[in-house]
Amino acid sequence: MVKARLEIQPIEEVQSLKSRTYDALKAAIGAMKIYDAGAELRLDERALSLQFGVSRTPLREALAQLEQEGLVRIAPRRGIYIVRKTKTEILEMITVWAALESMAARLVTEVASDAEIAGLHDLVDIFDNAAIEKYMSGYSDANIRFHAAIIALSGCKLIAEITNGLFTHVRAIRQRTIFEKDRARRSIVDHKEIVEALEARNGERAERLVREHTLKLKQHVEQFVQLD
Amino acid sequence: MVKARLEIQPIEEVQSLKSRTYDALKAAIGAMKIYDAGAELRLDERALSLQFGVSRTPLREALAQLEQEGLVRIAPRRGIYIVRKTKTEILEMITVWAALESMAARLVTEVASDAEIAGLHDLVDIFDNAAIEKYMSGYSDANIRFHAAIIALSGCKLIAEITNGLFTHVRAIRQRTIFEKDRARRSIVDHKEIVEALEARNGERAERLVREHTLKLKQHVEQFVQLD
DNA sequence: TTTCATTATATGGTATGCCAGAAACCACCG
DNA sequence: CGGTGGTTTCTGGCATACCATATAATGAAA
Repeated sequence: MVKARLEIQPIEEVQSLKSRTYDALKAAIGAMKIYDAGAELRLDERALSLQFGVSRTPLREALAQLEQEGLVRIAPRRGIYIVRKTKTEILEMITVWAALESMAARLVTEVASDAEIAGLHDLVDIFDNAAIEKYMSGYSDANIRFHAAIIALSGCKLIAEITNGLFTHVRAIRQRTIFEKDRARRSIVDHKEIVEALEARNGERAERLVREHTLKLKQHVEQFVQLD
Repeated sequence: MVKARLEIQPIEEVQSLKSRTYDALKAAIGAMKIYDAGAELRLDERALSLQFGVSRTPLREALAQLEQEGLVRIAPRRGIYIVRKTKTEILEMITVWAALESMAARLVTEVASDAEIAGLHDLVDIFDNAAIEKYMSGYSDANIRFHAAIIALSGCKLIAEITNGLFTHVRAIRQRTIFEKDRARRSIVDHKEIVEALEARNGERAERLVREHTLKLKQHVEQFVQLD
């Protein structure tokens, strides 16, 4: 006999105003086209306080957190500004990403189950052959999910945390670079090789492939993307 | 004729109470033996406010920053606690460190000058031969400076920033592990090999050596250090 | 004596007011 | 007309009071 039991558990878990304000601000900034010329990069504490309907205290805490994350810069008595990453900083983020994801790939070969690794196929096989152009609009997402999956399978929470922090910054750039047929197609080839190495439990090779794959992005940005 | 001119320029550049409080708190926590049994891990906002002589507002901002860094945990209406890292978390930190520093080593072979690389010798040669036991008390520092130097020479600010954040956590553990003759001695051998690879501009090898060197620490901690 | 409901206290969350400094504005002087 | 010094305004830093809730303390009932 099945024992009757209470189902409810999740609890409402209301977040603090601070964290909700933080999320709202982060989303708002993420939605802005901050790299367009003439974009308004200035934020105003009191105005935001009114717009969000919260007092300045939780707002300031949220802003302080965003500042530490590098999304905004608070200049005492001068204003709060959205940070535009320089090309150098973008390149550094990609470099760090390469280092962490390649390490994650190594870990995957050590700790992930065969089933988990097999699951990566789903993120790659969709874009077989000529299907790339057709689904190109969705490739950016699939691309991101593939990399996120590797990091998740590594089981290393810290790598996930750090790359997640970087992701907010990199996304805008990534979307700018992925829509070039050759990069997408070659990217898929790389992904397939990576999956093969993971399945073969070849840590060294998987690590190297992932690193080189991401360093290609770095090189591409270095050569072709104009930011400053 | 020499033109007479005003010499003063540095300006005082007083830091905000927030950042000074942050530094003071971080130093205070770092000085605590948080891994001793029975250590007081609880912090009190109002008490600290009195001790530091600042109001709760800048103190809270400093605490929020420390929380994001993972040094403390703020439980709403329950208290603020210094975080004791679990063994798993420590291992993850070392893993991330390995990934980042090995990437830094690769970068060093690409961007550092010969003179800069040669400067690493000073941090290694001091502990030649049997001098290890004699200066062992200072080896921990030299060890740390060696790794920091590689990261600095890589020129990647982001790697420096992230590892610096990890360092606070790892230091306590590192001090516990380094005082074992064999580890120190073998560590120095590794360091010399690393310097050689850097001088030879062998990026692949330098990267691999640094990674393996740090993963040795990981393995050591995994096997011999008891935390939980 | 134990248990449970009630009350008191402690603690972090939030709102708000004041302050110092920087920028913008303006009038005055050369 | 240009520049210089003063004044106003705006902005973030800081202090403080109040609030909601978790925990501890208390006491009454069983």
